[in-house]
Amino acid sequence: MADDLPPKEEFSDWYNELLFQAEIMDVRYPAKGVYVWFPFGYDLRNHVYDRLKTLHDETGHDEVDFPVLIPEGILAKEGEHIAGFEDEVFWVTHGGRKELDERMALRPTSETPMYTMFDLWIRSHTDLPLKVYQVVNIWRSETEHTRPLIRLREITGFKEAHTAHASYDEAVEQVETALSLYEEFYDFLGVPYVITERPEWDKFPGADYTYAVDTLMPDGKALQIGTAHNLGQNFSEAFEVDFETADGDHDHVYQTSYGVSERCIAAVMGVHGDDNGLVLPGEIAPTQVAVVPIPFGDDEENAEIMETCEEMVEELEEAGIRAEFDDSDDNPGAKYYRWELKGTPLRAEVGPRDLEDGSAKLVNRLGDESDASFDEIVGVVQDELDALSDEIRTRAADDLDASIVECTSYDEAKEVVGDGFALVGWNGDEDAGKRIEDEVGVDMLGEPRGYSLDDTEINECIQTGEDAEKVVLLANTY
RNA sequence: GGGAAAGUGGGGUAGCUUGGUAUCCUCGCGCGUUUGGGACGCGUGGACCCCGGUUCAAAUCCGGGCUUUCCCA
Repeated sequence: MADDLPPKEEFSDWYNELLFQAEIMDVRYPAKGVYVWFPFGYDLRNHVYDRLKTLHDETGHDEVDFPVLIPEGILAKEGEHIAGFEDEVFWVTHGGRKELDERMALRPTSETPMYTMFDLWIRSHTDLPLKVYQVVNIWRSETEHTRPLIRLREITGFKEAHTAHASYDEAVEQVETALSLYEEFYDFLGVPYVITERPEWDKFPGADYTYAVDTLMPDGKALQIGTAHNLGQNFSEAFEVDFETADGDHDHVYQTSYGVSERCIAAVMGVHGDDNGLVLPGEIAPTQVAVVPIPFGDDEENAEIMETCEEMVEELEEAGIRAEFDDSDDNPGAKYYRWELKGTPLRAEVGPRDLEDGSAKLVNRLGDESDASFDEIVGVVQDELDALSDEIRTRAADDLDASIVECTSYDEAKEVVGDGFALVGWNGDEDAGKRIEDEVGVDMLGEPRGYSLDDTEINECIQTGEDAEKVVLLANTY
């Protein structure tokens, strides 16, 4: 027996073991909060990020790459921003043995270096809107307990987009565009989400307002998997990013920024995975079909089986399907377990019986079987991949829907946040809001899109008993 | 922010109280027999987190560090 995976109910153990056993990340690098991507994990990551990048490319964003080092003077230009990050910035203080004249930060995020250059790039309204993005590593000195993909000191896959516009309305609209881009991205991954406007005390340092995308992990905690900020003119004033308007006046640009990190991979693991390992939609699975020979015949028959497998893989690959022929020495059963651990959507078995029938036995990651005649293998595989993606997508969406529960008392809310989101009434007052967080012992995510007071049975603020201004989600968070 | 536990071959562990030859499972490699849900035989490879202290002798005792995991705020 190979190493057993703990059951998914023991989420922490399951998660850590799965990262290692499925060869996503190696956590054995000897420094806190920094981890190593295995080849398989990086392959998975690339399929996910290819889609994310394409979505940006298709919506008018240009890809750029800014330096990881930020001179202190630049990082400190916007007051709220530096105040929000100064406790977790890593500093480079020396070049060799010589102390630097000005220390430099390892970027915790790239607003400040980018807007330094925006000042040079933007002169006229014809330069607007400017929309760029990059996928880079960023650094934050997390003191709390770090976790691969989720809470890191080096975030290796930070997709950050930054835009500049000629009017506030355009910036507002851009935030909406960003959110629908993230909706499309997470729909693609089959990861269900709620979008909320973060309360005033939890918005991005330097933003006018912040929207966040959250999903629910199996341990009942919300995982923030995307944010979008309207920065207004807060940064453009500090960085003097101004432009000449169409009628000859001057104005500071209106800005937005929005980001997604490798937490999106953690979400895929947590949302879809099961006791046997990863469950991946075909769109992102490094291997979409594993072809497993069952050499259980005589020599001549076995040779034919191997040949059939090879031809099948070749045919699938020609059709653009990522297929792999598993001709390793293990028994078929051992191969099944390994491919399931890695979330492979489909496997095709070819043995004596199948040769006789002229078809392969297809088994999807959820255990559903079907037959595919050798003649029609490509079409059937394509259909089965699509069907599986639909199925796990629907399953996940239903789970999330079921986990959002209206609550009108603290007792109810406390019980609900053990494994989901509590939806409660709030009068909109900050003191009352923080009090709600303390009483339930959770974070207020904010008002969720798609829910309004009128659609609920909720009328009163859970804290004050006054008329509620809005409904908000409460949850334990990562 | 506060507390607890733990670091032994690639992975999981026994040994530590009472200092002296490091256990078992898994894994890797070679050869052979196997193969419809985690095969078997034979051979073989591989470890005491780091620094310092005590001692004839340290995986074991003491101090410091690093790392990890868990719990509470």
